[in-house]
Amino acid sequence: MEAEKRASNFIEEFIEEDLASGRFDHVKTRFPPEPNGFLHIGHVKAFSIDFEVANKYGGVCNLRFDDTNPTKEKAVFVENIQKDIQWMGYQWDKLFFASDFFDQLYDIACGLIRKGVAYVDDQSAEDMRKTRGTLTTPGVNSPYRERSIEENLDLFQRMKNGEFPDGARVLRAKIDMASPNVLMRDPTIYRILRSHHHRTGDAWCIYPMYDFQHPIQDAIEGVTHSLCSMEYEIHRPLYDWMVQHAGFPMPPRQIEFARLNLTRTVMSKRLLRRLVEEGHVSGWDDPRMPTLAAMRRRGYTPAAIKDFLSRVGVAKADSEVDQGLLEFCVREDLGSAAPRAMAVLDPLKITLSNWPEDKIDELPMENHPDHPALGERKVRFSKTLFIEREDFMENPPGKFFRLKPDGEVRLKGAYIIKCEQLVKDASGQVCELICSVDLDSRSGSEGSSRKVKGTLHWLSEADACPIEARLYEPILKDDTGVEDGEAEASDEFAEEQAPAKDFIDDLNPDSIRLMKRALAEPIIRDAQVGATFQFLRMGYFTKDPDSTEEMPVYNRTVALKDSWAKVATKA
RNA sequence: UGCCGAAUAGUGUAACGGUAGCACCUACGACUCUGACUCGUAUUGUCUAGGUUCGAAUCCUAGUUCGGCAGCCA
Repeated sequence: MEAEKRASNFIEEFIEEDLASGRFDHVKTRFPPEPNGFLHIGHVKAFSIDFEVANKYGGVCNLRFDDTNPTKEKAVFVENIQKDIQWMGYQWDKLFFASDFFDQLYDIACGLIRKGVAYVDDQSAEDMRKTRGTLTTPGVNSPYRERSIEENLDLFQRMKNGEFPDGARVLRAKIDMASPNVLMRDPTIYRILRSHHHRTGDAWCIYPMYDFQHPIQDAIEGVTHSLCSMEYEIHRPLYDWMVQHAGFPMPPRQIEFARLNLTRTVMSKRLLRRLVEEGHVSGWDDPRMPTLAAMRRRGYTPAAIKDFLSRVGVAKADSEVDQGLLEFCVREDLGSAAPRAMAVLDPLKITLSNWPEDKIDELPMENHPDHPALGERKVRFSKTLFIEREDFMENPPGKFFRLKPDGEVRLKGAYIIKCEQLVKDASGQVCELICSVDLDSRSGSEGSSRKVKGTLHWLSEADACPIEARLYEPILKDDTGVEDGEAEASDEFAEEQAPAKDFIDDLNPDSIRLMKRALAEPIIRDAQVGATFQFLRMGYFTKDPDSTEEMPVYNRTVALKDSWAKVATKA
């Protein structure tokens, strides 16, 4: 339908223009990660756009690994990136590796030399930097710029043959050393680099640079729309130059959009790698990380992530999206799907004074309030129970609907109890409550119509299974913003360019909280790894791979919205 | 002080010369055997200054602020 086809952002508008003008008669995109780390939610935005746009216009999207820098790349990253994309529900058309095209790229580079638009430069990296000029002053031509085509061809071949040491020479595009766009000042397109490549091994000692490989590769694949983030906008003239001088008749169109930033987290591979390597997190899939692997482990769903991305939209302006929006989307998706069950994270013992010692009641409990089809399960009720420690206060502020001395609450799906007596330990802390039960108040019974304000989740001793629960907070402290600017920069280079402050200082010391004495229903204990429940009143939890037979481990995916917490904090 | 971009409620994003809307957040209220969910109500916005026009977030001019660019990284 017409409405279905209408552009929903500026990228799609451009594409529709191109389709209408006849510049292209189809759409082909590509997602081109470098396999040097795990994908994070920012990458998901990128490849979602690539895939969604292609799908919308009946085209396809390739997955291409831009593996042109063997010093940083690993096969393990290649595997995980594919897994992540598929987990999100996308399927690429062709799978390519830039390294599969090294021969072809080499030939095209030779073609550039023959055309007189590329040359071998013998200057050192330092001299090249000096002669490049600055942002406000033009550069000067290399003394090697006017070498003959024959000499360039010979030298380039000898570079390839390994006759020169690393760094001795580079191949450069001959463009304009005085260009106001520094990237156009004879950019390097091949360097000598002896490093074992995860796919080509030691077959090559020269590797193409991004500004050469990327546009050429797009053109080879027949990409029509090369979508990328804003920092490449300034590369576009170079992109177009390469495609044109390499002689491709149907140049792809590069379109840039703003990358995703989230509050209270970091979103660059460089910083994420530091977190992993310095041991601030347990790995790339530590549930506090913004990586897809971590989100999957934590219990985020592809549907929630897609919903989030669609709410964020696509634009060119820099922005930082509140992590709360992502959490909202996760709650919304899980809310209708996740079965409910009870777990007590920080147990407080309750003894019922008027409940017979050995009596056990089996109570029916709904698995989901909105979906009766999900059925019921039996929960046991006995003389000894546990409630959440924070659900009792000895001296509560006003509007506290939970248990307090002489107060009454309903235990969800069971009885109304009244707090009669406190038991304190040697340090004066309340360690047990003696309560009476209103025997007529059992849920569903005739006497159950009596209303009390609070309803608590609970567990009987008969049902309580030990589990470990892990609660998470954002990885950065509140009110700090980490400058993420030199996003993909290498460590060495970034240190020179931006020593600045160390983001490690902004790490949130409370980003993880382990509840090692938590208790849960048997259904929680017995679930499969990856299963998700709503622990009543406590949030959504997903079973972690760290779980053992003896000790199930649950990650809190996201807490429930808690309007009481806000009141309590303010008071 | 060069070049390339971007500025719309607290946040994100629409409006393509014709009533500035949507979502999240926030506040209040209703409902509630999850202080959840759901429902209702409300607050808050076009970077600045000029100009064109019957009419400007949109077009023009001049500013301001923010981001990116000087790897043999991608």
